[in-house]
Amino acid sequence: MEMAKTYEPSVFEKDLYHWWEKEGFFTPSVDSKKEPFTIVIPPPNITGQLHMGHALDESIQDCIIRFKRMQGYSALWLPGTDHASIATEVKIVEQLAKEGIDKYQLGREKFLERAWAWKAQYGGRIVEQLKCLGSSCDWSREAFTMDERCSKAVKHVFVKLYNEGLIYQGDRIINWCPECQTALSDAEVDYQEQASHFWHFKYFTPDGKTEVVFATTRPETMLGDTAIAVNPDDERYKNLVGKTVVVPFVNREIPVIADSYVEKDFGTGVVKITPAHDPNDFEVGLRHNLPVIRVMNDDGTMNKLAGKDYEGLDRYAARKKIVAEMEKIGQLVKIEDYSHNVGECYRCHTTVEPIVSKQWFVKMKPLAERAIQVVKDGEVNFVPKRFEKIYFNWMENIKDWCISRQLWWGHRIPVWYCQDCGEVICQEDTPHECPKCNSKKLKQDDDVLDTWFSSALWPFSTLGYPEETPDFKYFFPTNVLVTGYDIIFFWVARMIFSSLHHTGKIPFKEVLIHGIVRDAQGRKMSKSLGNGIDPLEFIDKYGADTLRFSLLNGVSSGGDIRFSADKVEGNRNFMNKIWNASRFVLMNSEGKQLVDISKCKLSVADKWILDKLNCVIKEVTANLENYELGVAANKLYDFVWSEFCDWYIEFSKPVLYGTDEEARTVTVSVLNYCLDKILKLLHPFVPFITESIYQNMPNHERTIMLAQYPVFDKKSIYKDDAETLDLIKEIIKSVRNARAEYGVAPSKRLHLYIRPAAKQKQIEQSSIYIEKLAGAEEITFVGKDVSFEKVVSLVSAGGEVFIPMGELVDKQKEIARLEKEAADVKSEIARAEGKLGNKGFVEKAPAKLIEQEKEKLAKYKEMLAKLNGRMEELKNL
RNA sequence: GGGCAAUUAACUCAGCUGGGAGAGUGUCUUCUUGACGUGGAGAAAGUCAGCGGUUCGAGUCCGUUAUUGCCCACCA
Repeated sequence: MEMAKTYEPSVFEKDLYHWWEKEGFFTPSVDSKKEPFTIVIPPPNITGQLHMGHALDESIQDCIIRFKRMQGYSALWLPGTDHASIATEVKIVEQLAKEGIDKYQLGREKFLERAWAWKAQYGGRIVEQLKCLGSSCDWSREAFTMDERCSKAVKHVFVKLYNEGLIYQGDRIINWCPECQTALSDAEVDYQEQASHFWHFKYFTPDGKTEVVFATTRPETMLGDTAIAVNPDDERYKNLVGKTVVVPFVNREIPVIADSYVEKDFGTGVVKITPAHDPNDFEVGLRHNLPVIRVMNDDGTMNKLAGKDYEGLDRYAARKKIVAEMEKIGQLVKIEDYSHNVGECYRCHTTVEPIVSKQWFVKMKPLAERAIQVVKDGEVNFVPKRFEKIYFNWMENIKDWCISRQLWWGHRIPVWYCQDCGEVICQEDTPHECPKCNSKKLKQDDDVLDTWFSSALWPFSTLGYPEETPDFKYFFPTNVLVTGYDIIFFWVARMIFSSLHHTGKIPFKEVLIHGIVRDAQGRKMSKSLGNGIDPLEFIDKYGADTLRFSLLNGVSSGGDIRFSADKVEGNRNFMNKIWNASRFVLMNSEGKQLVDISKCKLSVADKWILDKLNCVIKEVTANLENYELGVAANKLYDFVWSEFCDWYIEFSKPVLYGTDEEARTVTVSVLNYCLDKILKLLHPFVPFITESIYQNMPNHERTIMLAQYPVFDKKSIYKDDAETLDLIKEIIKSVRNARAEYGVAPSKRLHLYIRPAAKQKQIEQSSIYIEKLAGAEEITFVGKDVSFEKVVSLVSAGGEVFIPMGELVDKQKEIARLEKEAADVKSEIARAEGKLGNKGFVEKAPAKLIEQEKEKLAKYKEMLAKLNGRMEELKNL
């Protein structure tokens, strides 16, 4: 098949993907003869559209899984999606609002119908988008957090924890989102600095004789105050403790208490205590047995307990009114400007309200212990390691996890209440009657679970847990989890403790953390900034391979990456380079019978490229095994472009365009050999272009996807000849350099006189390379005793080259040039001599290093002697 | 308040366990040789943030300062 002249990815990417999928290449089998390698995808939300963050995450995973597959593992990349309870519900509520429908009017059942319909319509969208990237996921095992299998695991785990006493229900301070009208976990609250005020108020003792001044940032909560607190050691207020003060408007008499929570030096040293609306106050309230008076409704308005002047007012309106009224009655002391952090809902960005509420919690302390231990023991490794600290910090200070949500879309809590006797029934299947009183009047808990509750089970629920399925037994624990640092708490930590507790095993051996994709200026890509790049549009324009390579080339674990147009162009050009180099090889292979290169006489250049190839195989394999994808991509880029294309292909041309048939066959064979390895090395990074070209190769296997990844040959048998060619390269480079410096047209053929520094015989045999690549019409190898007059003389590590240039040579200019070169060499000599003259170095440095340094010194001294000699000759002319 | 990272060429970043400063982009010169002008060849360009220490030797290890970014905590 003829290859097109330019690289046009849109022509083949889609077809190849369909073919791979249809052939079942993505689907591994449970095969006891093979070792498994498993990755579970961080399930994208069904509300999601593919963005650059996904593209990065998926590219990394696909690169790893393709590498492992080619290494012969039974490699499973298990895909799926997340129902994303709150995020999806928010979307559907919005959609309903556009139709003028209220969620509560619609009712739970109808609402869920809408949600499922929504899932059916949009849930598959992101999956299709993943395919555009080339993700080699096993779609036959695709999961969804609310499918039957995952739901079963969720119920099983809930009941298990409940029976173990690790899930409990209680009235606690939780973060409440008045917009979404649900509780949130601590992790779901984002803090933003906001400019606000610090209101100083005063309360009086009932007799009106004594006042106490305090400051607050939330005046409206004073209606729920049940105490005033001071520090026990605060002399200023000692005589106040035990007295009472009156909360205006509600006319409640509340005690002044002493608690060490209060800091003497902050504000006035007096704190109003509102147990129902502040986590710290709640704790103080418990210690002092204070009443808990909740003055707010779920929607953020004030309730009856706030008094009839405030009932029904929005919290901010109430705040305004309180301040005004306090001023009126002379109890407003002053207002300071104050900037502080305010928590907001991570989904709708409404300011959350700490509120006392009855919720379900997971007891974290017992679960956290082992989760910390496995990371400490290195059973689970974070890459890079520094993220372990973040993990420990969180795990060690963890509070109980609020898991109930007042939402409808999600896993409904498997708890039923008997309407007659009040029995609480927690079980996996829906009960038909109360086990205690046989009543049939049972009502299921209205709440659903935190979306992260099901995500926490993902690595094992998707593989069949709690059943001991063949997949679960074979593919679990998984090998590596790839994700961004932004969800370590939400997800990674919870998977670790969940897996340990429920399966008794770690969920994965390694956690590969990456950063986020930023724009060219280093800004986060966001909708509001409008600086996001749509990966799909991008793929249309440049192809998936360019996108993948742009994300992978230069990615370092844990770091953010910048995505700039420049970089992209460069990588697209690289694809084009691969394409055209391949075209060159294939065009020259037409009609040729390839030979086994291990059995024929190879040229110096052949051996050189094979040696370099062998080195790059070793390094890239090691990098990939250590998940250093960015480094590996970079090395391949360099090898393919600089060594294979710029040098080897050029070396091959004199042979290919020559007349020696046998040599041509060998060179074509080496070209094919290298290209085959190059495509395989690159395949995990850029699957489409490599497969597309591979299918045009002579003697190719069915698919490159399942071909063996190149293996390093320890023998390195071509080292010596490779060194010869390095000398030749030096000679060529020095001639090219001189041509540019003297402005000699490339078309001008030169007569070169060469005195190689070493390996003269081998270099003479390979003079054809110098001839072609340095533009020589004739080459004469000379010995030591020859001297020249009107020449430019070049001294390099490869040896000396003399170029007669007739009148072109300006004597003074040439001397000046040689001076400059001599200066460089002299500084090298000075460096080496300094080192070798240093007693400490000679005594303590490794012998090998000293030897190398001596060799360098000798080499430079020789070069300097040549340069000096040449300058003498010129001066005497 | 606590923690983490970054600081290397004009720009974006590599530089693994200490042993002669690298790449890409951009800039400048130059080249229509039969893979590729999305290309080839060549060049200029860096007190490796500052200071101190360890070492025969520090971009690399330690301490410290500065600047920037991020995370956690949330004293009302």
